[in-house]
Amino acid sequence: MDGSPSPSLDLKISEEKSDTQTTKRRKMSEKTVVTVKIEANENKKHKNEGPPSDSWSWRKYGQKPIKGSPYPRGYYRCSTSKGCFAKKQVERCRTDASLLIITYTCTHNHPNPKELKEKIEEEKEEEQEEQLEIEKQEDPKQVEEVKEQVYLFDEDGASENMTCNFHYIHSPLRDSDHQDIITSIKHEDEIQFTETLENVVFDEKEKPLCYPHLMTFTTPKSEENDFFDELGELPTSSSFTSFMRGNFFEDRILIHLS
DNA sequence: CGCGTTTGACCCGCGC
DNA sequence: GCGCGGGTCAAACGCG
Repeated sequence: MDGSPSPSLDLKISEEKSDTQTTKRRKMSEKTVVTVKIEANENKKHKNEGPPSDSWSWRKYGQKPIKGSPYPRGYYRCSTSKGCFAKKQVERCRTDASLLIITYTCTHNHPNPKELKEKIEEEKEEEQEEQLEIEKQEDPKQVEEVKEQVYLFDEDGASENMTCNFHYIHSPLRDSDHQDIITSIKHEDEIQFTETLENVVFDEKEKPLCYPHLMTFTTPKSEENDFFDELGELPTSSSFTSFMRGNFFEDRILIHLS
């Protein structure tokens, strides 16, 4: 529809201040708009328009038909935290059904639960290494074995054996934390989904993603795709989800529709 | 039973 | 002031 010949996802993000001078109360709230271009979606049988799922959980509280658009707009509210005012609207572009427009309003007043998990995981890895250092002084031979398993954990988070290895290497003192770690392991589906992202191609001409603050979000690992974990048909990019996580609280994003 | 979705009604900003 | 349209509420319903 937009003339894009490649069957690739075309995610476009740009930034613009919303003119609050001429707007009234209702329009004053900060908005973060993201468009996601989805192609080859017709074969997907389930919820093409389902609630985009990021690391927060959203609860749908309304849906309205939009004048001039054949597609309704869904209204979602953050249900991760009770006092959180974060909202988002999900609608399809009236001219291009493959274009999903997600408008985020307000900010989360609580940390990203998934991010927290990742942080905890990182901290634990660090602690493990520290403990290895300590144990190394006591039993160098055993430590070598354990160290190898730690390496497996880092390299192949999806390995089922890793869970066992993890238990093995995990300090008994932290036994109550096992579940957190284990549940943070990415499922095979997620891994595959991550791989599909290699096909993601950004529009090099418009390079809206070149905004430094958008590009500098740290996305150290392959954890970047959870935003669309449940959507599946809404693949996205690392920079995009990084943005969603990292800069969510500050910036407004205005999208230039192609 | 708890949580999420659906959906009609209601509220309110905005343009005329 | 009135009507339109977008946004929200809340009861009913569904699902795991």
